[in-house]
Amino acid sequence: MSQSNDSFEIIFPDGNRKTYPKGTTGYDVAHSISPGLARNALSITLNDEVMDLSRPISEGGPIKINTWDTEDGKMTFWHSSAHILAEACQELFPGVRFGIGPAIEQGFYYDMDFGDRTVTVDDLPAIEEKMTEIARRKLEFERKEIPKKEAVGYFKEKNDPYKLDLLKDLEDGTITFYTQGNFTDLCRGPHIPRTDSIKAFKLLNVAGAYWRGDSDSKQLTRIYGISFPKKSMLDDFLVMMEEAKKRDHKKLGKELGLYMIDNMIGSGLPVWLPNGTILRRRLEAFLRDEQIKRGYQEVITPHIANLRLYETSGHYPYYADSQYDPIEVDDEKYMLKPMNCPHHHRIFSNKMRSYRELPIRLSEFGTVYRYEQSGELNGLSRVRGFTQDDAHIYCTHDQLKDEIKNCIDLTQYVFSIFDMPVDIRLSFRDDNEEKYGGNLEYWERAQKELREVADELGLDYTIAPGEASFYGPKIDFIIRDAIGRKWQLGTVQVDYVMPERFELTYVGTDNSKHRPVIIHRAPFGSMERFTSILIEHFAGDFPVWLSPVQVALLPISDQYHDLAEKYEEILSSKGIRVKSDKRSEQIGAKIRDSENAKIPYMIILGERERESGSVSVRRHKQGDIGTFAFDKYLNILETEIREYQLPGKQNYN
RNA sequence: GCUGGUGUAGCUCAGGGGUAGAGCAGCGGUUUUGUAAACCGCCGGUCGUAGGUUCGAAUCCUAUCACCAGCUCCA
Repeated sequence: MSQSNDSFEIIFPDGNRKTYPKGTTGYDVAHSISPGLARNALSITLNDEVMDLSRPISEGGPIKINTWDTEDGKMTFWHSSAHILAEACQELFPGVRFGIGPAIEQGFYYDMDFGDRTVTVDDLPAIEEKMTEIARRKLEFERKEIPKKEAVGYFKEKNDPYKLDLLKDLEDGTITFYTQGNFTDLCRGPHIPRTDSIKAFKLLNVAGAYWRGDSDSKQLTRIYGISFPKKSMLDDFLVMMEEAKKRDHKKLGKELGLYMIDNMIGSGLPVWLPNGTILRRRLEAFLRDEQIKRGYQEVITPHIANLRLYETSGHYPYYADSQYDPIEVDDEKYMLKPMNCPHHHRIFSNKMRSYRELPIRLSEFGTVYRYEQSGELNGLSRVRGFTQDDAHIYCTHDQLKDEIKNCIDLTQYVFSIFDMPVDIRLSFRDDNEEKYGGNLEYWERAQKELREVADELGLDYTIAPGEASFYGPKIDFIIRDAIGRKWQLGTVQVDYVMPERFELTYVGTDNSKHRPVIIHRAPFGSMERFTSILIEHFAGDFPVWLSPVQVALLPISDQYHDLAEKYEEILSSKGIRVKSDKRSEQIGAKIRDSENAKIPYMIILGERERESGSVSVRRHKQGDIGTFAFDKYLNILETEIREYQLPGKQNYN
């Protein structure tokens, strides 16, 4: 039975090897390690293919046993959950037709056509209940290979046009069905062994989604959900959702008076209120100082420009759909600036440039206007008018790599200040020629250079084909916020196309003209979007250097207003943003209001402070931190601001 | 842009065919206070906008605008 040609060798992640007889299943392999592992196993990954536990293994190779704690395990778990969602809907809404139902990063969804019936969030609890009931039936997921003809026949009889559409693209011999209970689905798999390992479901949302993502085809109803092997995990997840909701920048932005959206001013055109303006100006000043240190020169360019500029750059009509229509003036067409780069290119061309000047680094907090689809607009994070922390570096080819390194270093430094971990992605082109400008040779060169730089810096990175911009490949910085969400922010792009289009030249050592290379880069990307992320990252509890109001002076009664005024004057003269609360309120109320306004420091002033000349200091979210000689407190405060310290990192001893 | 949901006072929300309500905020007064809400009083809305149905519309219908969740898109 255990002859060598009837067996296969499995390589475990720790390098151990073990031989099993043919016909051994993933479950058996897991069980041979430990019964506990077998109990918790959801699927296996063998030779990079994720497979059902129950499937007999026919060839050996590296294996991973996927439990809930692995990415593949979760995917299997959620995919199976999607099938249960489908079965529940089939029971509750006979006649429903099914699109696709995959696992996603956080849970799963199923796209369904409910015919004339409209399914709304109000229906979700009933579906959830049905799903739980189905899970408890302890149904097994059964895999079956089906000839194409039979598969087509099945869905014809079931009258399911979407599955038939999917079948069109599948080859005979590769088609599998999965069945649990009364639900059979066209599905590649894999699935978990039995439905009852799913202990908790939560349906999160209902949304429309086009069949195959094509806005010309029918819109299906997409139900999003998530599921867990333990009820307590669902509870934790729901707490997390609440936390994200509490941090919503639209809510906090309003409460803290950071920005407003006014429909008379215009949808998607955010207005920075005084508090928000302080925050944004601090961010800009922080970056500007850093850029000056690194040899950038700041410029300012107008908000509208002649259409010819964008025709030259190629942005128009490439992005015509997402630009505001040109305005006609004096028989010329002008357009709201959709990007800053062409302006900077003209600055470069403004005079003859020598190799001695290069690299030239032009930076601008440049406001641009793009016509985003109305359904896309969202608070500060997706708007129609926004300011980029843009810069363009014009350099020789020899300087390119060093300049890219500088950009990466700047970006990493910037995000380290906010305690945001950065992941790096190289966004390259794919085979779709129409998406890109410039010749292939330049592209390949640029992609090679980016990769070399990343390697030389020893960066961990992933490569994303098809994510490049139309004029060149880029390095994208994906940051993680305080609650683990990922955001694509900064970018560094190499551009060989624009120098050609704008015929940019510099005079080299050989006294002849050469083309510079351009690097486009923006650490924050958009001040608006970055601010929205920052609000949620800090939950509105900004570091002192960014806080609109840094110190609240709280006199205990109006007998101490003079003391508040004295400190207000001193602190203001030191550049500290300070406010005195001289209302006729009790100290508890003043504290409460300052806490709610998320002011980092509160100074309580009363008789004791008048006599001793010290200050009694309270830190937002921490409470009373003690009494300090005023000079000592001022020193703590100024250090905290100068060093861009994060909240909660102070030691007041 | 598409689908669904929502739009009532500065904010958070209740009311759901008979002609607007609470808390907070604001204002006036009283209180002069020691680490997260003092007390009393007052002001405040043509119920997103425009049509329609009706004796009568915040409420029902239509259109439109905005916002929210997705989809699609993203230099």
